[in-house]
Amino acid sequence: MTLSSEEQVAGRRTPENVAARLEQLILDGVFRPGQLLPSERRLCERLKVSRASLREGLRILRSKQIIDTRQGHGSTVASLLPMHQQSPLMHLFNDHPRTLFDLLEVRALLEGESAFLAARRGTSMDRVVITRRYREMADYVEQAAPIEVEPLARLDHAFHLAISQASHNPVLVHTLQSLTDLLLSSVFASVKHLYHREGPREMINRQHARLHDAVVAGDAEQAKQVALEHLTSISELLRELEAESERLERSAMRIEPW
Amino acid sequence: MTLSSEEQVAGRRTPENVAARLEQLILDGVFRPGQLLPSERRLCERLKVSRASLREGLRILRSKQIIDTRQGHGSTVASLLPMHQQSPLMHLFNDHPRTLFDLLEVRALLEGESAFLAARRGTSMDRVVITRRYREMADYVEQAAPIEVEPLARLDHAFHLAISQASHNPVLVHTLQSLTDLLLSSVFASVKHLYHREGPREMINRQHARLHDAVVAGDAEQAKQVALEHLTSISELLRELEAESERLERSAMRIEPW
DNA sequence: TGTGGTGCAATGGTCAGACCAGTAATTGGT
DNA sequence: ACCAATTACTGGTCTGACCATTGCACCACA
Repeated sequence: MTLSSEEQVAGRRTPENVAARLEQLILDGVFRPGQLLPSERRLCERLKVSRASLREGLRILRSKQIIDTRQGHGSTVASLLPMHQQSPLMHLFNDHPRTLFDLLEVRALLEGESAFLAARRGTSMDRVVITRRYREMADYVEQAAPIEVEPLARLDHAFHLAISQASHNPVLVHTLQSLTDLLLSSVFASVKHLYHREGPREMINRQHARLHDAVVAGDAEQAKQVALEHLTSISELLRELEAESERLERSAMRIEPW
Repeated sequence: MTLSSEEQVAGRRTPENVAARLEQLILDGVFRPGQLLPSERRLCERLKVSRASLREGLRILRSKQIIDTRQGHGSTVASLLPMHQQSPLMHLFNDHPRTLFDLLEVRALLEGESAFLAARRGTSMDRVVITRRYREMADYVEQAAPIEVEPLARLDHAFHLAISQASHNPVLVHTLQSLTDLLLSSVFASVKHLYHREGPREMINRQHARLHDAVVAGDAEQAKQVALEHLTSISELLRELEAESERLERSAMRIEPW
């Protein structure tokens, strides 16, 4: 049998390859720990292999304790891998809110390197995905309808994730992922406010556009620079927001824990 | 479905059971190490299972290194049963050697920033601690007595930890810490070899000295630069070590014990 | 209104038979 | 005696079907 060019890219149709591809997807953060991955029949279509081969592939991952399978339910990614998943850092945040800006500092560093490597190492396929993610986000913002924050945040996240994946460094992807999760879980409310305002939103949009262009153009230095600026301005915007809410709080005499 | 009494004795028709039964047969000496066991089709009849289930069972034994399979030839019982049980994390690194260098790449980035911030933000107290850690390590290396690896590794780690703590960014400290733990747990053996050799050890010592001087002098750019060089050369040394051990493995060839 | 059963659809688990792809011994010709 | 083609194995993959368990939506009953 002859393989189509697309299938050649996808890899050979052997259980080892199936396991490798799935493991890579998990490593890349496409399938996350605890998540229920698609049914065997769906994975067959997606990976272009028979169910028998797919099942042998899953068997490999199962024996490596990477997934857990229950009949009638499905296969879930084991929560063993996630070196950072349940981060002890959460406690830090509860005790010292200032840590937020420390986090943004580290994240800027990683996003910068991520953009740099993406511009340098990204394949044409990577660039297509990045552009697609960018367009999805840009299209959503440009539509006249009232902007919903949650979907936009998801698109935003998908865009940055695509860039980090193009760096082809799974450790970087995971570290970044865990920091982003940490950020969102701690200050999602603030991010919400950021998206709601005209000024910040447009600034973010412009930075996203420049970031996309630099990465796709392969300009590594420029990409890193834009990514750093992006995170820096987000940090500044959050600082302003914080100062403002403090003023409001003081004047309104409100005590609201968040 | 109702199983006949014979099948109840033989066990249920699941791949896990197939693997267990075959393993027992090997343990009982029915199939001996090095021996070619019956073809899959014959085993199907004998174990009363379909070929798909049998193959999944064989897949289990293969992942446990109990058998070895070659297309067009058959499956042979492996020479010795693997009594050593390694951590699932090691598994990941064994199958994806590149991940190690991805990790080092990220760690270099963080160590660089850590040194940079330490030089810029470090208090006089921080510098005192850093210098003390450095001296403890340097003194240990300079003493004539034969160098023990474990204590040295601990002193080394303490030195880097002191620097990261001087950055006054807890997120950076924690992220770096977890990455270092991951590194040591996966390639401690390699690191051991690094310390054991005269050349690499002296290079590392010189870099540590320069790193210490730059941080204490408050030269942020220089500190970052030295930290990056430090991690880069560690990465290169590990690469060389890897290549070398591969050469040794190849030249040693097989000495078959039967 | 709530609650417990019941049916249905989706999931993983197993099966049978066919064909593809490598291996190695056999065979036949030179 | 040698070498190439044949051939009868081996494991590897695919297809489509059916079984067993799960979870959820639905509905009758209290």
